[in-house]
Amino acid sequence: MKPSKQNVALSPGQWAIMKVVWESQPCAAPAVQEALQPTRNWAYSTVRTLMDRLVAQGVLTAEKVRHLTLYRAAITPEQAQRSEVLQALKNAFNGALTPMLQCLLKTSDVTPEELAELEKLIREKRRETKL
Amino acid sequence: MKPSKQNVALSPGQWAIMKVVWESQPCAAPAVQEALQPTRNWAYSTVRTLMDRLVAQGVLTAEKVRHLTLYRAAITPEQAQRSEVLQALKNAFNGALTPMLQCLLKTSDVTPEELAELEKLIREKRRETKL
DNA sequence: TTGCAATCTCTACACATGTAGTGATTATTC
DNA sequence: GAATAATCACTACATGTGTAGAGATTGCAA
Repeated sequence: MKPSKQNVALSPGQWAIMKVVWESQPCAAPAVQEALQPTRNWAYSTVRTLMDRLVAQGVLTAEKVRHLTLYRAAITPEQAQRSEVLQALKNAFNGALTPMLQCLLKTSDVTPEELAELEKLIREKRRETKL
Repeated sequence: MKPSKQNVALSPGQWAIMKVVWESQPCAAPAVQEALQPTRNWAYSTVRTLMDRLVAQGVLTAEKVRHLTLYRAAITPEQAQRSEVLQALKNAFNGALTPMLQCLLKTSDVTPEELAELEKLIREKRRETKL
């Protein structure tokens, strides 16, 4: 039994799968395929292969119930997001937070509401840090 | 001649190469290899292969001067960073900025100085947005 | 019980990436 | 000009990822 990893690096295809699983676990491959039909229209065997590979990597777990294989996520969305962010941070910004934030703010359209929310986040963070 | 792409997705190895090139372009493969010696200790042929593949993808350009091949970046660091960030944003957060920021703040240790800087960034952004 | 529908298993192929060896070519120096 | 150093080109192999077909198995329904 592979331990569930902390250092996952999911590919776009894998992200697509995981999002479905997180929303409806435990779930079987055919259901996942169906859910992904609109976006990627993958054959069943494609989905199945991807999922089995995720099991091999310790990102999903598989349990056989009679003929059926039920999959569950072995990591939380938060863990996966964290990995993704850390990876970008390390690869592209040498781990430096501020430049990344700067890039993020410059890059995407931020609504005033979001800006306000961000300020709130920062204030909270500051309060925590002070303790 | 491949056009330089806007939608690059650099792998960690490719990032390593590109960082060196940005710093000392135009440069030849042996120099890049040497510069990377401490971190990755790749053989010359490894570095060379990676660089030629980057040329094939339009991320680097190569120019032959006699026997020597000089490489230059076809994209700026900013473009590459932008791609990386956007990719993470899209993959892991469905494009939603605030959750990503939240994750970023939660995930990494932020110094009070950085917090202050971030607030400044946001204030600036707000000023821009108002115009 | 026979047949269709759902599901599974196995295998395969192309392309990307990490990694490098080997032999050829060019330039330099004695 | 012959030996040496620097550089290159070509080829190769393993692993990961995107993608899927073909055939086997199971379960329900008539």
